[in-house]
Amino acid sequence: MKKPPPSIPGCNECTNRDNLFCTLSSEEKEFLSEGKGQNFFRKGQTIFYEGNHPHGLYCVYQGKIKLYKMGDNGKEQIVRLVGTGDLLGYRSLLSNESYRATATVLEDSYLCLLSKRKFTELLDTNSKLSRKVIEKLSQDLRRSEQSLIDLTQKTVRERIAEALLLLKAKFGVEEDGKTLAVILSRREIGDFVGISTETTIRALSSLNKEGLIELGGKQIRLIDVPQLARVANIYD
Amino acid sequence: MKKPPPSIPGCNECTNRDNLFCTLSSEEKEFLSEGKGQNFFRKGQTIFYEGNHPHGLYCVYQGKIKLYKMGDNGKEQIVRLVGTGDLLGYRSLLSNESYRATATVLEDSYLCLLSKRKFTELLDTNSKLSRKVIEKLSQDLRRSEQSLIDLTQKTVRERIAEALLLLKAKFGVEEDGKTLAVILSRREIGDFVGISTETTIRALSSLNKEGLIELGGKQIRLIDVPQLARVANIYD
DNA sequence: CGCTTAATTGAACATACTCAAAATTTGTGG
DNA sequence: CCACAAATTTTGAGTATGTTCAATTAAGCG
Repeated sequence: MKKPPPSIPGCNECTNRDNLFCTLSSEEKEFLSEGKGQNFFRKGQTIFYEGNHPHGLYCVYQGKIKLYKMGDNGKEQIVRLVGTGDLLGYRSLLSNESYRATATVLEDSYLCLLSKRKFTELLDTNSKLSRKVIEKLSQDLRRSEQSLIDLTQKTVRERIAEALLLLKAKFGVEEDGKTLAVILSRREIGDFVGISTETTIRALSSLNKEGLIELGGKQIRLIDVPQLARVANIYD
Repeated sequence: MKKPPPSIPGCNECTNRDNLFCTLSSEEKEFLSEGKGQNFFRKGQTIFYEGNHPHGLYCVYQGKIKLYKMGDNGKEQIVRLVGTGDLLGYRSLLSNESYRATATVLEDSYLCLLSKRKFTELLDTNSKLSRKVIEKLSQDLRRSEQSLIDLTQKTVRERIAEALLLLKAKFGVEEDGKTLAVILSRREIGDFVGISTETTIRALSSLNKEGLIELGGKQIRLIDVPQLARVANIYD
């Protein structure tokens, strides 16, 4: 067991920037903040399952989460990774559907649960907010369509290299500037790029042998980022 | 050469329903309609290319269009199919980016080009419209994420069966109730499901031999839809 | 420290791709 | 309407890439 949950501040005091809510006025933030739920999840816990209905909108105060779908054969496909400051569950909420993916916590996380009613109310009255939402969805859509190409047309090696760079961009690195700041199992990395665990391992150890990365347990250090980028993009 | 382009009516007289604009008032439709461009494209012509900047929002008065991305190896991946009544190019417009896909016409099509300024203006003033846009993007995103799973986890056979059903749902069938109302080349079908042309052909002729479909030139007749659905979903 | 889970390796196998060649279809102009 | 050229479809054979399954080693946890 680790540190106890800290208390999460109100939305007005929240230090996470750059999210949808940064354009809200103090009053609006107050309004949204009021009565919000605060949740602590330990690594491995599931926030919601595919098929559940959204109660509200999750906002990640701090943490890392994977959002994945189950294939018919039981294999998982990670469709999005979610980090500090990100929102979670907005797609289903906005289209009034049940969740189409499962959200599981990658490391201990603190989430706020904002009221669905309040959020949609704000959406109706604040055109800047809805504008932001539209932009966010558009970006997600672009990314998803890009993944679509990557998954069908790139080799395992390319996809793994790309995934490592994506993980760096998304979650950053430790103080050494090289070690990825997320811990994913080999299976999870495979689920992310759509390949089997064994193939993932082989691709990683090949990059390791070539000196582009270093593996130490579950830690992955990106040694030669430019070369990784080249591997990720270019065909043999 | 075929029929000459008919004149396209104003948005108020447009018979296409169910699109984003169905909630607009007559005045708003008038506003949007005013000064819109009207374009006719022949089969094979390209409406815009990946990298171009959106001038406005395309609305398909009548026609069929494929939206595809180019992989690094030059292979295409169809990311969306667009038909009568659908909008085209909204994702890029809404996120203020250049087009991330190329739009090419599958059969002679009539498109309206709505002013970007007018559209965004309406978006800011009409919360019902932005709500609709949000729902549409959410649905697109869900579909895209589903494709992601399908492409990585389903076999060629399953994907082909699914694609045929998708094509039926999207573009419908001829009067016989069986013949798909779109003509796609084998390569295009492959580009849609992310497999090579040859493999596409083999999968189709296998379904043909089993009596689930009938092939006649580029025409495809769906004979046993329930069985196709079973093929599309279930693993061996 | 012992146990459970995850990572790794090897080998056989399957699926889909590539390349080349043949057959068909489609488009065009007379 | 026909003939020809071009494009597309189809087929076969060999190959590559990644999967699966089983066995081994290493790591994480109480």
